[in-house]
Amino acid sequence: MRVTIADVARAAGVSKSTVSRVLNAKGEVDPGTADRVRGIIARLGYVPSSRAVGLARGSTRTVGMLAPSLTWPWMSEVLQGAVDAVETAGYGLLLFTCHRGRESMVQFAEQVSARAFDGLLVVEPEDEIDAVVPMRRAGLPVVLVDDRARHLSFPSVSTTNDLGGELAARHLLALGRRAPVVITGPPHFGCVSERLAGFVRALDGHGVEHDPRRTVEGDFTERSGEEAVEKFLADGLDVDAVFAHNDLSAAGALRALRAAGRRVPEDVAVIGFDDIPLATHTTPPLTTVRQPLRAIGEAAANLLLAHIGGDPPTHDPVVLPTELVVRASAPHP
Amino acid sequence: MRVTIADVARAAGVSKSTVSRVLNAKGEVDPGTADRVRGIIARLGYVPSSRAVGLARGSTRTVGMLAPSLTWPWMSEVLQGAVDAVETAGYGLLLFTCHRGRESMVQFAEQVSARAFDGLLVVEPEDEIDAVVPMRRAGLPVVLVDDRARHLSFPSVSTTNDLGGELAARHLLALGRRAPVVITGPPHFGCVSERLAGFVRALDGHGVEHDPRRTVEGDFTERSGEEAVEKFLADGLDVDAVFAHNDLSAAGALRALRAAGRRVPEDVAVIGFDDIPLATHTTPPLTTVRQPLRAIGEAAANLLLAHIGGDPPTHDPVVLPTELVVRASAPHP
DNA sequence: CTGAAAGCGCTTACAG
DNA sequence: CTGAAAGCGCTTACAG
Repeated sequence: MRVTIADVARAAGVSKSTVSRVLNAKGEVDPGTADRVRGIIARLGYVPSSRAVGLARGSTRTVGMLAPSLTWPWMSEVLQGAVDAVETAGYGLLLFTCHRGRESMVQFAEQVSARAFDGLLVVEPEDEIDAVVPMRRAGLPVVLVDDRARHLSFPSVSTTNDLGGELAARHLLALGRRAPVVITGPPHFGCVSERLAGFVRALDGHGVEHDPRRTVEGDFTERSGEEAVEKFLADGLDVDAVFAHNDLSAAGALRALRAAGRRVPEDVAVIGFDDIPLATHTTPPLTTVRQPLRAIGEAAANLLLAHIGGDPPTHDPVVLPTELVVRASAPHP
Repeated sequence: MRVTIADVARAAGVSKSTVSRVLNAKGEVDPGTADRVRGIIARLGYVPSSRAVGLARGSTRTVGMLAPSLTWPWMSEVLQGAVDAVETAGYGLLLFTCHRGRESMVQFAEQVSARAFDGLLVVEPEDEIDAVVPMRRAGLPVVLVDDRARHLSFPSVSTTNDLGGELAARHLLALGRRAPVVITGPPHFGCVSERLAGFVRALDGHGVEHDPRRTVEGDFTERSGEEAVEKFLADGLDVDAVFAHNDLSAAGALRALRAAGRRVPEDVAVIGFDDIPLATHTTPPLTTVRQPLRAIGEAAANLLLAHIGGDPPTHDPVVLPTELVVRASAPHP
């Protein structure tokens, strides 16, 4: 059998209470006794059972993380950041995805009700947010990685999407481009409207008007980037630049431009968003607005940990900076 | 306060034992009583506390997964496969990485001792395997995603690496290439020696001898692929094909070949290994030996779950098939 | 078919 | 500074 607190107590000739006290550095313990107990603990290789501690203390030292899917190229970095922060705090990370649809959410909800973790990190929820709202109301600490979060009054972390759009526009303007088109993501994402707003505002500031027909709604896939470019060209628009709301659709745009015989960046400059590993491998390599993905995961986890630790939830989102990474698809002026 | 089994028992006018029986479908319960209890459970929205169940039952319905890092491009798929399988079985997945070095492993070991999960999935361990061996000996069910596992007598899942090497060689031979070079990964990986062996054997079978100088050791990074090609060229070897042991180093090889003015595939055909998303985006797109990453994660999780469920551990590795995916870097003959 | 009681392995007032 | 006892919320023999 594994060694329990009772074994330690017996071997040390003290009560379980005392062992517990030295374990948790709680209450006064005679220094001598404490040392002796610590010795026994080390000798026996005793480690408290997390199940028992959890039950007695009413907490699990575990956080949950709910993500739509792990296969989006930016997820790994966010997840790694979260895992690092959570582990550093001595917590565990329980990972869930909504990858199998409705059934996933049902099982996830069970885990929540079963109090399997002390707090929850939710990444870019879509419909799942409807399930998360009541969990929060029921007292579960929740932090969102999402740009719509402020409207939902959840603590959250996001990035300067607005500024990112502005950076893209300024760069294209500096390159002398006056006929840019935009490929957005699904419009219900907060990041989408922000990126667009920043972009259009910067154009405006330079006297370049942005005709709404020069914006097409994509869905963040490569295919949607291709289709958008095909549509722009079929519509007969003159196009000397593309601002895509993520790198995947920018890669699709590059592909479609090449297929149409347009040279990048000579004829058309292209800027993406995210800076995923792929961005260095497209032809030509992609200029993009970098999001600090790792830092986003870390910040979200730390925010949640603080919340669990008793800090009152902040409703102001933690906003991390985006920055322009210049590569060949839209080179330096 | 949250509703407990005692609340349900009281409301139903039965004992906690009976509620527990209907909950777990264990032992005989009068159908009428069972129905009544189920009604109460639904009405009260009762869900058993996973902590309490775990303590009483001695298990957690949680599995651990230990990965070196999440940022290798193939990890996401393996992880997604594992999460899907684990969730489907009603288990949770506790994720750990060795990303922060020694400290990570110490904390991880604590979690193991604390019995935070019922079984462990380990992906491509390097030194960490030394820490895992005693855990297994202490009774923890462990499954490895690793090609060396058979030597360690761990249950494991791997792929037909040997055949993959053979497929690559046959394809290059069919393209008329007789002067291939190989960029391997670190030699302590089982997959590396297998891929090389299969490749060399197929060449041999066609009367093409493989000079050892035509193999260079890489480390699976893009940079190492570049350096390997630079070395081959500097050595004055004639090269009409490259077989890289993963897609990242193949991408590096493509880059170095272009820099050296060699045309791909006309002058040099290139084949990678893995089929990560990047493979479709290199210039030209990469022919590669596909590994069924998602299926690997699923198979490993299911093997572990069966093991936890009491099935005796199988020491024969579960071997999944690799297949050649032909793209422009080494087109159809 | 059902209940009372002990036990899982801790923590935490409460006394002393 | 320390221990006995109750409690966290379940499961599981043991009786009946």
